[in-house]
Amino acid sequence: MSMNNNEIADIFSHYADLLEIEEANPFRVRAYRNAARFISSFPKSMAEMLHAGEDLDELPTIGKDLAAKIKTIVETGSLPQMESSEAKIPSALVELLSIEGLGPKRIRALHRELGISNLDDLKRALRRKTIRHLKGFGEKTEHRISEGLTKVGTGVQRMSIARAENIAKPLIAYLEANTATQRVTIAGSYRRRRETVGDLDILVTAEAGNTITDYFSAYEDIEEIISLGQTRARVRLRSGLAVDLRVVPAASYGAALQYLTGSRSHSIVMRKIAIARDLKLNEYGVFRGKTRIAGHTEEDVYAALSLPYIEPELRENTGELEAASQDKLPQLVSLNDIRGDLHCHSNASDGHESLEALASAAREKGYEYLSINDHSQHLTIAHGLDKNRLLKQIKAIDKLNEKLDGITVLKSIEVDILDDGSLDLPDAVLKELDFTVCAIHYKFNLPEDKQTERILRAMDNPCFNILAHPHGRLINRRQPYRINLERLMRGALDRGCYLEANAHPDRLDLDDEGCRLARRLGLKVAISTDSHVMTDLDYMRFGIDQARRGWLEKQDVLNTRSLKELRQLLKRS
DNA sequence: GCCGTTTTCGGCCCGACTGTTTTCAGTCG
Repeated sequence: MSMNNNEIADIFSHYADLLEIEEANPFRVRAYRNAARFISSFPKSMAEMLHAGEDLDELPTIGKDLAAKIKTIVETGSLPQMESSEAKIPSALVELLSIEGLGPKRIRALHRELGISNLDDLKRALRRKTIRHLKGFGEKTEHRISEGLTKVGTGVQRMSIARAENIAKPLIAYLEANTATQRVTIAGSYRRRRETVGDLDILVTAEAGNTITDYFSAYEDIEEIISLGQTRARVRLRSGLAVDLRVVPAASYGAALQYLTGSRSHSIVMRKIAIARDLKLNEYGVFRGKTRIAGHTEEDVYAALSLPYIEPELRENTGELEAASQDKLPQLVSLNDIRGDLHCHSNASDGHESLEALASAAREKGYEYLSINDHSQHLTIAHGLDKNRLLKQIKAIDKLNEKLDGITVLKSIEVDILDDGSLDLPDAVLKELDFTVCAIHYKFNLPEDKQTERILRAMDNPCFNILAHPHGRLINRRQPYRINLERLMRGALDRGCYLEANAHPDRLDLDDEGCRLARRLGLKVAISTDSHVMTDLDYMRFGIDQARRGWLEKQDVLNTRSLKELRQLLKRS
């Protein structure tokens, strides 16, 4: 029985739902949820750890009891305690938890009083209007459940951060236009720069007595007002994106921003640290007794807990608080550190710009170099270059470099990795280039070991330099192909190759965790835009976001180097 | 069920909004 971490986490999560409906000790429920969250984000396979005889109860959120339960799950594929719970309460009740406004208490009441066991029972009760007569329920609650029911299963998926930016921009301008508004900041996963966002958390500072939430609720793009109070409002926009607005006085700006930026688990640990110091942390400040001792800025808040400022991209409770307390936080790479772009398409293949136009755009960005990486012949749909056209492009770039000032155009290609791991053009012509970027563009469905070996064989070719978009995923559109990333990274290290962190907001591949693994292994990455039109060059910042989330420092990134150093690093010995 | 910079027992993050109440429970983030 091979169980992966997500499957174990799903079982704990489902069991937590059941326990909640059974009205078990809420802290016990939380223990299962915490463990589920931890397990699903834990990089090592629990099953393999058990196999290797490692102790799981050393891990956070996992004690002796849960360690034993994980063992049972891995060995048998299920959990006997959960099965006996399922025998007591209809498991379809768990589905009702996904209805907005229905929690365990109300579900239990519906089951006990009206015999409702599943979605169909609930629909019938709504038609008969019997729910409104239950104690604690009323007409409005009944209506809310009915509304919630129509939305089940239609939950919008998380939105790419680039799209969320476009939606946020006019909303921020609208909020700033109110004369009572002092300061507007987007917090949440948007500020932590996650690759996708589930909703927008917006913080506004204003004097007491303001009417900002009312003003916000009149924004033209709102589809539905979910809740509306004096200091907080929640709405859904027509795009499906939910927006939470919080209004606090300026004296609480830092504490509110810290709280709203999260992540949830980072914030929870912060509050625990406060408690351990006899302090209280909430969105209004850090308090000793009733006295606020910090809150104006986030720096104040962290300092009040004797911690250095932690960059939002690191706030995932994956070691940043420990690193902060030991003064070992990374100096994160920033957009200013970037000296060139190592993946750009011209109009020779499927790009839209001339060599000259790309070169001058890169120079305007202050870059020292930019490479041209058109597709190779196998990718006919993109008008990929054959040997002769590539040789012609090489000459054209040489000629262009002679007259260019302040920027060097590097000769490169995005060459296809073929079925057998060979490269799509002869070595003789690849050797004429400054370096190569190599990519998988077909046969995505190979098993993990076959795909990994295909790429490792390609790396054996001394002309191979950088592996483009290592997973080939398209966010919300195409699943990553199956590879053993750590094996590929170790293979790249052995051979003097590198991996790309593709900065296109639909790719972000390597993702944050991939970047972090590279850093742990000591492998440098190239942050590249994969530009096809001029404005794509600005995607660099999305790549930087994920690199920062992956704890990368300037020295971990290839294209923070001078051209001279870069050439040295790309040389394969 | 987890966990320990007062603790191996007794805590467990904390506050806003809504609806059904008339002081609060439930839900959510």
